[in-house]
Amino acid sequence: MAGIAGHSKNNDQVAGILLVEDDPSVRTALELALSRQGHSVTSYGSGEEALDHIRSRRPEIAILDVMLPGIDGVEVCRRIRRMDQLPVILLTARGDDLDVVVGLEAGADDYVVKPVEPRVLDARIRAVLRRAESVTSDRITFGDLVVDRGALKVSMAGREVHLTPTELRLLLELVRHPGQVLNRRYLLRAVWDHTHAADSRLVDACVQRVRAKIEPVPAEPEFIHTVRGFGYRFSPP
Amino acid sequence: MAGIAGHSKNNDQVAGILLVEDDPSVRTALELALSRQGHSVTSYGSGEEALDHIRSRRPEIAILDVMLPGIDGVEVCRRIRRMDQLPVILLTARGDDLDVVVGLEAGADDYVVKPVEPRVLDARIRAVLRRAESVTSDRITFGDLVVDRGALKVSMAGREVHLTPTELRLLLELVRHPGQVLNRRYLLRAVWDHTHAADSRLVDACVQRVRAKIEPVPAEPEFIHTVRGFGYRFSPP
DNA sequence: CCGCCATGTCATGAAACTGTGACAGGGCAC
DNA sequence: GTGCCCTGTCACAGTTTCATGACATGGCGG
Repeated sequence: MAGIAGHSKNNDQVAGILLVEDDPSVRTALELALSRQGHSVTSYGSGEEALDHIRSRRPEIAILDVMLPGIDGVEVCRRIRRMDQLPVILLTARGDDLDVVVGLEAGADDYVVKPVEPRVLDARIRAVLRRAESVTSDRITFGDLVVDRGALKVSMAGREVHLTPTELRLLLELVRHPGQVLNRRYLLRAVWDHTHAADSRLVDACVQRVRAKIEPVPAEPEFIHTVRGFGYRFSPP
Repeated sequence: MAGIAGHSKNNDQVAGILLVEDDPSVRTALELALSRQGHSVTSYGSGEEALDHIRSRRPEIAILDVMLPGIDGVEVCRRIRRMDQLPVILLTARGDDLDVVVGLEAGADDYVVKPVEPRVLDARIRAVLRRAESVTSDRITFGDLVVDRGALKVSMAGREVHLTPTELRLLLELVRHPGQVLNRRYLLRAVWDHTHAADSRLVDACVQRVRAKIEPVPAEPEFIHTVRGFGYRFSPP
């Protein structure tokens, strides 16, 4: 059963962080540090790319360097605010008071001065996410696939896909065990009731329907893999 | 942009700030500075007094010095978190990384190192309040829909709509979990008592009534969406 | 007491969803 | 290569679920 009304926010679950930083060395270092803290990070070197990413991939939080080529971080933040409640942390080398005020007025949730200890940044990310939790749902991202377990929404490459209740329960069950092979009997019990014949084509049919909706090329699945003779395995590309 | 630090925020309502700081001179200075920014401030020198104040006077935000006689700021923060969602900013002379992490883990929304420019503190207060607004404030706005939890009033496009008690409880319950799918069983428990059959159409009927009152086109709801097989989801347009 | 309003229940039609079975295609063992 | 078995595909009918409007009940104020 899906985590319907309960707040099953799983804090161990990786967060989708969008990092924007033009200095490659800082960028790599931060990406590494955040990954070590258990976050899943996607990074870009410019604001334009980042805005595209937000529209299509719906990260959980954006960390923006202020000094960027092209659109600067503060402006990216303003544009995010115009379309979204996405939490934003601004990151900068300059700790000028005026910069802080301008950044926060632009709608940022926090303003952090570099260099910053990874664990401090992590703590600040958590604080911001904790507060934003009611607007941000708990979702899991696998490449282009986003599964929102609170809103019961699934989207692929930015487009929301409509899954029927059974399809959704099946996908949620698969997603709950990434990398594991789940056999048909198990899936029958977990997604359907126990009143079904074990040799039914039910699971297969449902898997196909889900694939048709979330796989770019259903014939060559990237997410739901068939393990011949055993069952199915959900694993990110 | 005209004046640099000018207190040009004229259309903001004054916030009820609770300040806790044991050093009298710092306390007076901060109180004065915050008042100048248009906030209404109440201050105390100890955590015990502050906790009493919170229970009785319900401030909008608490600013706590970490080093306090008796219960320290971090502990005050923890106790606040145990009872509600009140936004907290910790203030300290020590900018030790570990302190920051501990403070934020205790549930603080921000952690500011003294000395701090009044306008920076003000900007941080505003940022925290902005983010917390959806959780703490009595009035929530979703596009044309305004739900006032304090006055128990709902208005749509400026016109007040009359909801009956049950309808109002239902809407409030939905609004309390924006974006989340709530199933019928949950709603039955939350809005009605548990004496109803789980398969009752009660929730459906009530949802329709609320839709008829708040949705411009009830047949194509903008706010209360049906999630077939699961329940209903309130989400802003 | 009467009437009004809020609330719960029910019937119905429409729409969406699901299970099923037959068949095609392809992998794997031999 | 051959045959077997596993899996993918599809359409359709039966079932489930939901919106809607009508109706019964019951509380409450006038």
